[in-house]
Amino acid sequence: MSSETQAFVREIPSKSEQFSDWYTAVVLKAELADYSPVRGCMVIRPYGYALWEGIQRWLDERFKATGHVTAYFPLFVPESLLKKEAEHVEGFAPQVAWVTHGGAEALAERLAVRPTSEAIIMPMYARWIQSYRDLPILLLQWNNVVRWEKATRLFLRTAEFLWHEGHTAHATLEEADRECRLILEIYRELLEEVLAIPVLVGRKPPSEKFAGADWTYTLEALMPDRQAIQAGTSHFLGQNFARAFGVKFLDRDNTEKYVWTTSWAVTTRLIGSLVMAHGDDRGLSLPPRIAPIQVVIVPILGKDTERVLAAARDLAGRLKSVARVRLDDRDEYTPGWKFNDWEMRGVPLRLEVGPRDVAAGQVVLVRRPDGRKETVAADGIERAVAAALDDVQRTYFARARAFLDAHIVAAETLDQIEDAIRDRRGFIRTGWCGAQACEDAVRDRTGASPRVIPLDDVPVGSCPACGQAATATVYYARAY
RNA sequence: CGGGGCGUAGCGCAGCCUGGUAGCGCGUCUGGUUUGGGACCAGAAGGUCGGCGGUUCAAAUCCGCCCGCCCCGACCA
Repeated sequence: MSSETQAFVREIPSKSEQFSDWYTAVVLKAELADYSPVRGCMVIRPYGYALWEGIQRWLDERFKATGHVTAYFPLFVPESLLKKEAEHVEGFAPQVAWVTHGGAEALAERLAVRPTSEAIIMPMYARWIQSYRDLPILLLQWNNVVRWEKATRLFLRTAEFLWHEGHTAHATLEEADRECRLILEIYRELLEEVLAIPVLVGRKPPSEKFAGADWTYTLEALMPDRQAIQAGTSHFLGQNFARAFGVKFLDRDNTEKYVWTTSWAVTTRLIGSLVMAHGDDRGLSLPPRIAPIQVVIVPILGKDTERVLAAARDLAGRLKSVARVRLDDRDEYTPGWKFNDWEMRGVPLRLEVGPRDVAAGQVVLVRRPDGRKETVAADGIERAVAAALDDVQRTYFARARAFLDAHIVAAETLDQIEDAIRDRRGFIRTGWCGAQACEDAVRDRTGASPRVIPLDDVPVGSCPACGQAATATVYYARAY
């Protein structure tokens, strides 16, 4: 390669040296998203949207299998409704976009563009729920929400984003909490087994819970820059919204009770996490289970073009049953160009088929994570590809798991926490007495926030701020 | 929101300091030769220099205001 060619190839900054620039370049060059004429709002391009569709398909199947149904509620929330739950409105007020006019006429009541939909869904639940026989309600919607963010980054924080929001209503506290945990487990499976991103699973401390919730469950992942990212949340809303919106039912014991509600979500931010978690200096790297294209076939044309193309088409046809496959038979690019292009787009496997291969009845199989090449027989390619896809999926998860494990460190004193955060060690595990003042002491000293208290926590040691016995284990980190 | 940087052809950039007919590489188009890690030759097209205003005979260039994006930090379910 000439130095000029290398300069041309080096359009993606170094992931280890310029992480933020690298991230932006990969999102743009892989054509996942683009900037839009609207400040703070992004365009999700087809390849990026295909990732979202993959997440949607997988989750939709799980949600349906667990008895959930999909609906749709309005984009707008009348101001009076948004204000009904005091803590809720206080939490979202700074980020709400308001509609004040319809055409030229001022509206009698302002309309919030939903930052989340509890306030427009609860009045409907009040209408629909009369009896314990009407429960549970297990609804979700796939939609967009708007939060007027001051600083934005592609996928990670935008003024408008896509998500699903689940909203369930139950007769008992226990059932509602079980729902929260069921969803949490579905999210964990999505993150770890589909996206190959290992997570810490647990509860948020009170300071970090959803505005209006009694408690919030969360999944926290660690990105390569050692910053934590919230990958999904499941909120136990108690009876807060039921009381605010008068959602009551007549129970078996013939007394009127408020319902217990939950809400939960994952967003298109997951796509940003996916990019950061697995990408490298060649660009995007996608785990096979989420990759829109799992196998790309690159025929080496020039000699025996017809025979090579026929062999490539035959391969593509046979692989359709085991993988999402793309035959790149474009004549205008050389094989080398295509190799780089598909690597930049993160396709997990590449099959090269040239005249030599056709003559020998073989193909060259190349893995994206490490560039490893092997020659495999064209007969039985289905099995080889299926096995390689599984292998690549496991490789990505094992790598990410090792990274997470290597970046969880224990600390017992404020000094240790401060040092560990400053050195970007990742998640800092420490004790906590439960006092807000002690949490604030850690925040003020380190700039980190408490991300998660593990499920089934067995607290050990003492609170680094006050020295009293710990009542919880907390993982601190800097966060997105 | 604070600090720093950037905005010139589809993309990446030079030109600005020191005002005087807007350039380079890649890409695109046409024709030909090529094709196992970003091919080559020849020809061609492509620009409100982010926007508005000011200074000047003359502004991409100097001055003011605004908009957008990036990086660092703060803030933030």
